[in-house]
Amino acid sequence: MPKDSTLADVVTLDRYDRQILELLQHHGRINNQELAERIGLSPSPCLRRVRALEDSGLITGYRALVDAKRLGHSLTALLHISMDRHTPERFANFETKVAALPQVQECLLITGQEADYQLKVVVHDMDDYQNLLLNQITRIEGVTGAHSSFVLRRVLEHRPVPSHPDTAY
Amino acid sequence: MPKDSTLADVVTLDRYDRQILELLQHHGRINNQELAERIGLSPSPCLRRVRALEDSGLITGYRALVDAKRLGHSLTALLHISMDRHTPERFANFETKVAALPQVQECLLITGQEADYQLKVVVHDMDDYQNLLLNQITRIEGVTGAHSSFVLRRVLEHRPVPSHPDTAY
DNA sequence: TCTTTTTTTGGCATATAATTCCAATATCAT
DNA sequence: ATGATATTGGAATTATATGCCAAAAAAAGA
Repeated sequence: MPKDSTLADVVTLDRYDRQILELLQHHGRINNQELAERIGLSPSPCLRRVRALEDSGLITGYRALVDAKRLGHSLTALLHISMDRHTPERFANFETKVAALPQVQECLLITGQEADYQLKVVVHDMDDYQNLLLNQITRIEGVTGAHSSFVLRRVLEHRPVPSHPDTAY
Repeated sequence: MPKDSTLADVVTLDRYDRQILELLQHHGRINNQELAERIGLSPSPCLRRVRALEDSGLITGYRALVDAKRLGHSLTALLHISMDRHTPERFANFETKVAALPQVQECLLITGQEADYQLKVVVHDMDDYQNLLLNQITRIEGVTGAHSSFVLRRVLEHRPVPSHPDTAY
């Protein structure tokens, strides 16, 4: 009989799995042969492990990263949104409306007296930002407040999730 | 003679390039044959375009996404940090120290009276968070304030950067 | 509009990589 | 130590990537 487990169980990983996760988080399109070589395993078990990590849901997908500025999106902003009432309907409606805006890169439901959501948005310039904010976001039902911060510089981004238990302090 | 251009020029893309960017931002590890088929081009020009997008710096890399919770990082927090003085040395030192913390997923220098930096961190639990905050982050020279928000739910994450000009409002 | 020039494509040949299978090895529990 | 279980490595096969070039398309010029 298998040990107690749920679908969302925290998995146990050995050094190979950790190395695979580490490498794929940096080089998501590395080929299996090179991945195998780098972790010190032959290609077939390496590929099996990658598939297992994908099938287990530990690896949830792969993404290409694109330079937003080169695409003409010079301005990135963090938007803190407050809602009037904290009902499921309000939230569901807000989330649907926000999901329809392509400028929204991220939407997090957060704790805090100052805001219920944090959005990360990319736009071409301040005019576009103003339009987005005034004509789209603040018009969503239930939105009572919005506070903007602008990203001056991306110091760190897309860093790998630590694949081993945090070390002691 | 080539037209005026700088390294960071905003590039012009046709529908194929846009489709490639769109698909690779969703399926970063799709193979070239399927990518070609999906955008309606044969494999060789498709691959040439992908390479061109990579070489031009528009595609800056590829990442595997991993489920932080499954790795035991149950708590994600947004940390707003204020600094005492806004000197390059202060900032450089802070950024170096923060880059050495594996729990830090993102660090943005932002505008706003309330904070200079926003960090996104992942930890196992509240105890770990407390340790990180009190023993690591607030001890960095120049840090005068820290305000925490916790991520209750990730509504939207890792969304593709729009690859065509924003539509009119 | 027609012609010339330039760019891009599609298909083929070749090189490289992924995938499957199984015997051999290593690991684990007793 | 011993048997049971899981994992590996290598070979054969299948699939994919890559480089090349003639043909098609697009752009520029007359």
